Amino acid sequence: MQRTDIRTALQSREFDRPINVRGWVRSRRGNKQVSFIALNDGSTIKNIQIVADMARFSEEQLKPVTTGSCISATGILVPSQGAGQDVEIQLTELEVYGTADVNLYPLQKKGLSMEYLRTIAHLRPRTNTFGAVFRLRHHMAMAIHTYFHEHGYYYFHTPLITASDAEGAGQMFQVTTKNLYKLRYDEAGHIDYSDDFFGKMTSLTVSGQLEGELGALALGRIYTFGPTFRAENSNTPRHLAEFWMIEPEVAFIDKKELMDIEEDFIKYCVRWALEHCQDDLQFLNQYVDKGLIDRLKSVADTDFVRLPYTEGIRILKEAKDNGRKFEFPCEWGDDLSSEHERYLVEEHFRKPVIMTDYPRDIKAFYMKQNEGEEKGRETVQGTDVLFPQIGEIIGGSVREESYNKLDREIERRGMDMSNYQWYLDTRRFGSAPHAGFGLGFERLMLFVTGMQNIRDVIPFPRTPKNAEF
RNA sequence: GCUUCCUUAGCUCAGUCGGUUAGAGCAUCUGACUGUUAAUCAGGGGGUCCUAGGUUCAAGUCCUAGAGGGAGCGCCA
Repeated sequence: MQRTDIRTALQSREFDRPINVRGWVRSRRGNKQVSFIALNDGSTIKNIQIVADMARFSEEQLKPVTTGSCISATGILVPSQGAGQDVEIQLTELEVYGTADVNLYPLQKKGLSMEYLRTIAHLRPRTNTFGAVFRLRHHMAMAIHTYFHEHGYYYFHTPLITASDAEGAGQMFQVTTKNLYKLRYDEAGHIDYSDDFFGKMTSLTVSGQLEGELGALALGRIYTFGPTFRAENSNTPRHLAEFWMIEPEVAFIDKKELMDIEEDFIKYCVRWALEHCQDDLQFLNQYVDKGLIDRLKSVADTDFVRLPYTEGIRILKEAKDNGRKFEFPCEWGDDLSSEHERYLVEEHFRKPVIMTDYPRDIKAFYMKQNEGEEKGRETVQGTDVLFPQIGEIIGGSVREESYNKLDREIERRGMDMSNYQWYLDTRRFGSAPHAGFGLGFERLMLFVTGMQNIRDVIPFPRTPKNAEF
């Protein structure tokens, strides 16, 4: 008999007909007369109740049906006699696909910590929480592709292996086929890569942005959506060594249009979750984060604050003058630390903030320079989106399109751009105003799920000292 | 990388000032129960107190080192 998804079965009202469902047993309880099996197949967070009349099934037959086992259950769909569910299946035929030894199966019906579940990441997708998180993860990916597709963007694939380093966006993982115990060195003591696979030093990408700009300056609007790698020794609930990033890049837009896109895009994703993932969000709202759904609704409906850096510094100083204590100083020119960002987002404005026009020296070389500023107070057109709890969810900027300004900035910073002639060529041939941003997919997931640790919104997290599974 | 906290039964955790045989809930096993909803009720079994040293008449408890994990900070998305 053909399998019906539990999600479909639960919505069906075609009573008194045979139906077959297959899935993993969450629990079995009952007495000598009747046994209740809660079955889940991942199609929805909800379980379907299978009722076994013990007049038809022996205790022996039901013995392998334990928490974690996998079964195929055929029976008659009927309205439920009990409270708690509308429909249930009266079991007529049972097949056990795989047993799960109750003394060894690590998942229990209650009380498992996120830290413990991380140590069994191969089994945690079978829990309610991670089922909900990973279904939401799929929906967020679909929302992202749909948003860009509907707005005329092309999905542009940038390389994962690269010889450039996107201007120090982070420490990089090297890629080599060389035997690391038998490296050749040149006269200066540097590793000789000439006989390595690519004939030069290569690494895993820390950003697809520079290549993304090449796409935007040909196709008009592009976005990337792929894995990104940072070899930083970051031990926080907001960092991964391998994470997914979305990087749209758009020709012919200015700073205001860029901010409009950033805000519109995030709201679209949040609304998508509210529309498509109600059951999972309700579960997370109940067991993980009581304020989740309210917060999602409020972000979907509120205008983000747009705050120039200089104004942000003024607000922070004012707070300090009024007695608010900060651990770190915040003079004009300093990079804001998390406590400053959190003050602005969580205490002062109490809503997402797009911070703009940062001091030139704390931002990347490619950001567009503002005109006519006092010496020592030069700013660039960055547009970072700061969220409560999560911090920087988007890092964006208008890109400097003037060849001369970009060239001078590279020289001023003493950067070696021999690997980036191709990038400068975009400014030499048919340069155009353009802008873009990078959104950390897992940080969006943190916000949308209410989970506390980024390691719990990706199936198999990679962090310092952990590449298990 | 820095700071700090944690590690006791399969899981979640308690364990007082260093003092008798290390406890609870859940899970598991046995029994009871005619429809349960994290079922309930009664009973049984279950321990390398993270590891290695040290202090002490006596260490789960104090000290040192190590391992693993969490949080805060830095770096960033």
